[in-house]
Amino acid sequence: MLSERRLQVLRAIVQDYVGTEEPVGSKALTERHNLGVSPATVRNDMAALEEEGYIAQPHTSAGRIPTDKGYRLFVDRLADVKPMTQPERRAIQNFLDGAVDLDDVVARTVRLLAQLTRQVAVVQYPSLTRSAVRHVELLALAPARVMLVLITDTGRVEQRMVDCPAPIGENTLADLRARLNSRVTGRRFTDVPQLVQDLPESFEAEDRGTVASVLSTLLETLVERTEERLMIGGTANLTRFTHDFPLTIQPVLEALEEQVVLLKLLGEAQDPAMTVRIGHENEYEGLNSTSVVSVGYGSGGEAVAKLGVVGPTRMDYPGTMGAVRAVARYVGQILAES
Amino acid sequence: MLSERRLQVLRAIVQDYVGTEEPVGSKALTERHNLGVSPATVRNDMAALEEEGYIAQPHTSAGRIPTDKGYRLFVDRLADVKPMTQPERRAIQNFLDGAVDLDDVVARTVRLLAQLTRQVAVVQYPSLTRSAVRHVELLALAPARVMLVLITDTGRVEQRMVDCPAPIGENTLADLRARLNSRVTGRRFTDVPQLVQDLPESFEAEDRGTVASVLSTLLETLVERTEERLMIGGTANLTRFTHDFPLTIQPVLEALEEQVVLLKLLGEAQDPAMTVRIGHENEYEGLNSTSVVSVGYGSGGEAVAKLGVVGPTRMDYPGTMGAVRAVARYVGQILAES
DNA sequence: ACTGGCACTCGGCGCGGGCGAGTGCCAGTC
DNA sequence: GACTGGCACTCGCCCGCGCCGAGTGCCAGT
Repeated sequence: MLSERRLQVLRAIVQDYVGTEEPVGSKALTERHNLGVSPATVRNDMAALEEEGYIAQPHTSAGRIPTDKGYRLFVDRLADVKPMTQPERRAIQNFLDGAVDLDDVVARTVRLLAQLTRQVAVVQYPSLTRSAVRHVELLALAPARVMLVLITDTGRVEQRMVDCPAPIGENTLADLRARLNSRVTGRRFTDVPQLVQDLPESFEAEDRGTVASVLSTLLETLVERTEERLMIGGTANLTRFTHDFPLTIQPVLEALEEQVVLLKLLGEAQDPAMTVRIGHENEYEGLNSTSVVSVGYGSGGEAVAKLGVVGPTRMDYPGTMGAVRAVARYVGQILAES
Repeated sequence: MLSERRLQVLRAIVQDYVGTEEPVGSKALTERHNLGVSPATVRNDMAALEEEGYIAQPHTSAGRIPTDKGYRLFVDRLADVKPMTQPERRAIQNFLDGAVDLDDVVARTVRLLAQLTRQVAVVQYPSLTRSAVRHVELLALAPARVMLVLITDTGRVEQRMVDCPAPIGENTLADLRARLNSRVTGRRFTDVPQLVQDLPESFEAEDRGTVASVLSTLLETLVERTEERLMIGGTANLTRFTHDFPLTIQPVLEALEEQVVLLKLLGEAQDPAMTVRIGHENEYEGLNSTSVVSVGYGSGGEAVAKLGVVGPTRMDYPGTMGAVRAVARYVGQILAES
């Protein structure tokens, strides 16, 4: 159990280290924060904190830096999310309001997050699984070729080609379109499969094959690319990892290239409110010296996707968390409006 | 005018420097290439090449490295595009064949290019200006709200919301859809505006406002986001810029973030066959120590967009050019099929 | 429990010398 | 006249040295 003052000391160490990027010593601490005690006392506290694994020395006779465990304690108990100021909020809203379509919303969100946090931003496209169908459109591009367009309530549009086993008449297509829409419009993706299961039976024998092709393509679209896409930005901010350069930056860039890794990363974050993964808490090895702050966002109350930032473990957690949360909130609003 | 042997020397210098990343001296040159002359002679040639500005010494008493001008000569007169091997071609084709839609084609192309060249890949989405309309779809999502979906012959799908001044009936909408398609299907984007100009007049007065809104949104879509999108990948390869690290990598990352810069970069490249911009030939300052190899690609014979790579001026030009050209060719094929 | 004092550690930095790759020049040869 | 071997010279790189100072741990004193 750590005394109140020791927690204060830890907090001061984290704040100073984040600010200066240099190991912080006992003297500097007492000067910059009025802890009311002498450096010698602080030294004792630091020894105890080190003993417990919250801070460490890079070399003997250097100052201390927080460990992952130290940051964890800081985030959990010593810091509050720093809310955005009023002007900042307005700026966020204005910037996002200019978006013309979903791609644009995501692109703007990425830029915004990267700028606000000066870190690498990651934004997942609204997932399909938790979305609902707004409309399904079928277009005959050729006698035996149909384009399937799926529009979701999050504004996402997916299209697929369907090669039909037999030509399909315009009337049949219209019929199928109508019946399909009456069944699935407004429904959750997860519910769709059983809702359309018996649809082929209600058509003439000669059309059943075609109907089945269309349906199977639809179902594929629903599951296949689920949560698959995302957008990243602000990689130039990685160069501010000034310390040991190529060593840290390379694996991070590689991880960012691997969408699979990123999606898993966001996916792991359970807490819909806000998740912070610090250093080695990230399973992917290349990100062991970074922290990931992520949060869910969604058009309604419910989260349909995640967004977040990746930065050095030595980051301004309260500020970053504030920015991430604020952006998520406004993106949710935008999606709800569109 | 440079003698044949001096050109040989320049070629050897470029090849060695690209291989070793270290300034190359006269002795090493004679050992690795059988030029048939002694180091002393080569030294004289090098002095002449330096005089002409094709090579330079980083410091007195170090080897020589090619200048931008030297690379330019190398690319123009001393090297041939290195064709891909048969297995490589097959691999490219197989990899691209798996794509399910346009996004996927572009994404796969980026990955492929980055892997093949071990550099940063940039792929522009097929441009709208040179595309033709395959289909226009109108969906009533609410009484006075229409979704406009535009499908191009390059497989691109754009969608927009249209807020109508007045509710529009299902019949009117179907009518508009039919007339619109009969006029613009198969037509070039550039021709569309005048083709639809008089369309509102043929509708009842009460619907004209709505028709006009739909049309203006359509026209906006055609011009507004023209050539706007692109995808990049392989940024992790930047870490192989081992030399002077943060200095070179930062501006490059920044340039890559700025889509505008990249689009301008690709746009400048005039020659549809293949353009190589070396070092300071790039107008954007941050890319002064990189080279850009770009080429047009398209579904037919005509180029609808560009793709390319960005790498250090010290790159394997023949190999890179071969890879870029081959990928562009296969992407063109894939687009033509879909 | 806190403080001031003190001896100790060790990374960073600047200095200086040796090493070697590479050069330019020159006199000699085919 | 073109090429070659030889030679003196230049510098950047590397290594070891010693100083400096920030920071520490410990201990005796309040």
